[in-house]
Amino acid sequence: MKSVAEVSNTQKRETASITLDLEPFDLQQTLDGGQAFRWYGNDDGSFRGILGSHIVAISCDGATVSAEFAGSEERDRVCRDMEDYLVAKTDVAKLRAVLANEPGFGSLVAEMPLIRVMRQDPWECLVSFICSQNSNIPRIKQMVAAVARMGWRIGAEDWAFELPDPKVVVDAGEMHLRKIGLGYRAKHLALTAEMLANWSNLGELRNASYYEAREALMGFPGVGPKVADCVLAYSLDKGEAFPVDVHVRRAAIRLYNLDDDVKNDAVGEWARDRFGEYAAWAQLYMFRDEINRRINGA
DNA sequence: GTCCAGGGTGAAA
DNA sequence: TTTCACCCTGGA
Repeated sequence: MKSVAEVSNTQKRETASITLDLEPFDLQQTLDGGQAFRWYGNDDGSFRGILGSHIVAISCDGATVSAEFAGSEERDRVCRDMEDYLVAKTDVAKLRAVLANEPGFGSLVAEMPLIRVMRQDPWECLVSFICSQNSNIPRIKQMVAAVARMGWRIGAEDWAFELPDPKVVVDAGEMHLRKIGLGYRAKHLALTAEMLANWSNLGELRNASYYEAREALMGFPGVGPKVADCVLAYSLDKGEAFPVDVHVRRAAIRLYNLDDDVKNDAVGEWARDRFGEYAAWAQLYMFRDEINRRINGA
């Protein structure tokens, strides 16, 4: 663990700037559109947030995406972590070929900067989506930040903390989690953290099949089909995961004439059949399409 | 100030 | 299989 002295030393380090090897994408919709909850927008369109134990600023000048962080000696590692986080190796051409002609959102895929599916830390992702139920993005961000505050401070901002390990959450206890605003989700997170404290590594589920990993995740309190699919899609490399929430459900019914009373699990199966390994990407776009309609008063 | 929906889950009917 | 309570915050 870092000592406080080491942390303050970190803040004085020189900043490094790196150019990321991926085409410009929609920073706002990707970083702050509901799949991750630890990025904060600046007035100039750039974002600041947490990547593991680093505060990173990410920006796009139209042609290139770049990231800045403190600690130039860790340049290579952060660059690698950042590209991994953004899944820079995704075959964008193939993705576009699969989704560009879909009704409703196809033109967004074809003509606009991409909304990317990212590859988050599984524990952070699990915490985030246990908090997400019956909540909205501002509130989820608030809850995740509150949990993070139990971890190590790595910067001056009120969100600049390294997310604590499950053990720390267990020691804090359900009552503390309630006090910091998680409501009835406090019980779910406390119990899940307890199970995880004795679990070797959530990331192992990346090696399991989609269905095996899904079943394992749903064994955690507070994790149903929707939360499991979010964690699978956004942190465990399961592109065939298709989280079905009320918005995506509406979009699927509207765009593809599914039955009004179709079961959510059936919507997921339908999506896997249609989109294959790009179901998770399609889900982000269908969610966005539905929200856009709502905003535009359609 | 009030009202309501908000990227569901778990328990009980 | 279906219904309902659950915490509480942001936005109308």
